[in-house]
Amino acid sequence: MTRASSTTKTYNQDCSDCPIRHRAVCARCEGDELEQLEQIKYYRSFEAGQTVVWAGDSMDFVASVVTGIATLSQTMEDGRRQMVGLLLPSDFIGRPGRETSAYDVTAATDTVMCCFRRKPFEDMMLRTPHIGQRLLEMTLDELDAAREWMLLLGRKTAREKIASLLTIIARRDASLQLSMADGELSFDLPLTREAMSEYLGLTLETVSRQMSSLRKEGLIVTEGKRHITIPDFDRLLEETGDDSDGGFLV
Amino acid sequence: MTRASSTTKTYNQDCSDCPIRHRAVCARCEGDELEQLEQIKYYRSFEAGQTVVWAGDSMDFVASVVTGIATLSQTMEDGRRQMVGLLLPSDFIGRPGRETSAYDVTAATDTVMCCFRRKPFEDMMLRTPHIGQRLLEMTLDELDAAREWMLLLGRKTAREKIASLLTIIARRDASLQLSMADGELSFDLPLTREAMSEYLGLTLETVSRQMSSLRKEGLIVTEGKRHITIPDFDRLLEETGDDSDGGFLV
DNA sequence: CAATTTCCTTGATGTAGATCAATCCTGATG
DNA sequence: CATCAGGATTGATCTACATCAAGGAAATTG
Repeated sequence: MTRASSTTKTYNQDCSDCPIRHRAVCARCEGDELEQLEQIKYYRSFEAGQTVVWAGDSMDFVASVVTGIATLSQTMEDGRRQMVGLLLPSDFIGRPGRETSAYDVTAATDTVMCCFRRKPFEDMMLRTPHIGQRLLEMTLDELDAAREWMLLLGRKTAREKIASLLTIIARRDASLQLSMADGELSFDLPLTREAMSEYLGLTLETVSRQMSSLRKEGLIVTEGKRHITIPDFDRLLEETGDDSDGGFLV
Repeated sequence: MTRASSTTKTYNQDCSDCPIRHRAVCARCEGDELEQLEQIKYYRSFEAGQTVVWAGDSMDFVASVVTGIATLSQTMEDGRRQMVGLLLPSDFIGRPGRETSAYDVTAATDTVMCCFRRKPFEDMMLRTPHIGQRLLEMTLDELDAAREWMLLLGRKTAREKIASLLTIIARRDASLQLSMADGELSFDLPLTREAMSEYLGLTLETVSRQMSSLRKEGLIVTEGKRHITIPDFDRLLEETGDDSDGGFLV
């Protein structure tokens, strides 16, 4: 369906069929500007588990996730790891004006990224205010997400953390694909138990136990290790500890 | 020395002596633009502990902290609270394009804010690209800070959390005031134990115990409840769990 | 200058989640 | 089809931090 699982690098493909257009930087670009973006753009593919860049490595591009899921993580000297970013299709990677990555960037699933060479991209930003505006919007959204995440890390119980993560993934996936019928909803979990534990600030054992517990109570149904069905989304929402206003897709 | 502890509201003061200029939105404004900012600007003062806005309340301004410290917090239904933002002088409050506050905004100390009426400010952003650019820079910095904070919340021990908070405050204060001589360094802690606990995702009892423990080990010296002296900054840094590269002010 | 209030400290005890250690799937490989 | 490897699960035990509870110090008030 898409070129998600291909591993060929492809340069300068036409942007018009590029799935990132609905949200990412080039969404409002036209004519000349699209032309310019084409010049500095190329695609890269990564397999699940592959590292894109390590924290501290130089990074001469910014990028947008096309398909798949990438993560940002920080590592402490003794190996403790915390995920600090979860990037779904259309999310932006990299910081204009920064030459090295501050985080480990990893492909959680097979992933395709649309990269823009950094220097010319920065130049273009100066000439094209709406790219900066778009970036500001996206950054503010990420900041809000980070703050939600901080509440989760600082104050939620293990069970609430798991329930929250499942609803977050379900919601974000929902806008893209996902099968759903009358409140029942299912999707493929794109993270290993270990990645989940890094997201949530838990150990993978605790993640596993809480998943089992939710399964036993019928809040989720699993098929294989990764496919999840949520029979009653609202019931799971009640386990997140969040305000239960807002309907399905807030 | 400044108007920090005054409680009078003052409108349309001259921006030229405004302490926010070194970092905040108007840093690069000139002539006309400064003129326009003057038109939509006013000062507000808050006493320590006072709430600026509650989460969900409408907020018709954006602002910059002039003096004092403000915090952003989230509250769960059952009262669990997590601080998600710590705003020092020159930091920006509010989100262009958002009509209600997503967080509780509280003055941690006596605080003066320089407010801009939101609508005209947004209009001005569209006309004046460098304001947006400035805002993007600041938002990216905040996002980095949030991610550092996530590592703290998700993976650090109580002791590491306390040490980290002390170094964060010391560092940020350092650029503004603070007395320091050969690696010794002292400052007034602008947060109650409770506020510290909300920052760190701990209880205030744990904060108190860890402070006592650092005191007993000579890593910090206290005078009264709030004044802290750090006799050897590097030794405290070692307790944070962070990479110990970078010198004093990285 | 008592009395209150606010903030902080310290102790005793409980518990959620970490740690250590087997075992179990499921799909890949020779 | 036996072996293996990389997840995932589950159990037994430990411990860091939370919770509950009782003071204590310093500022604030009548």
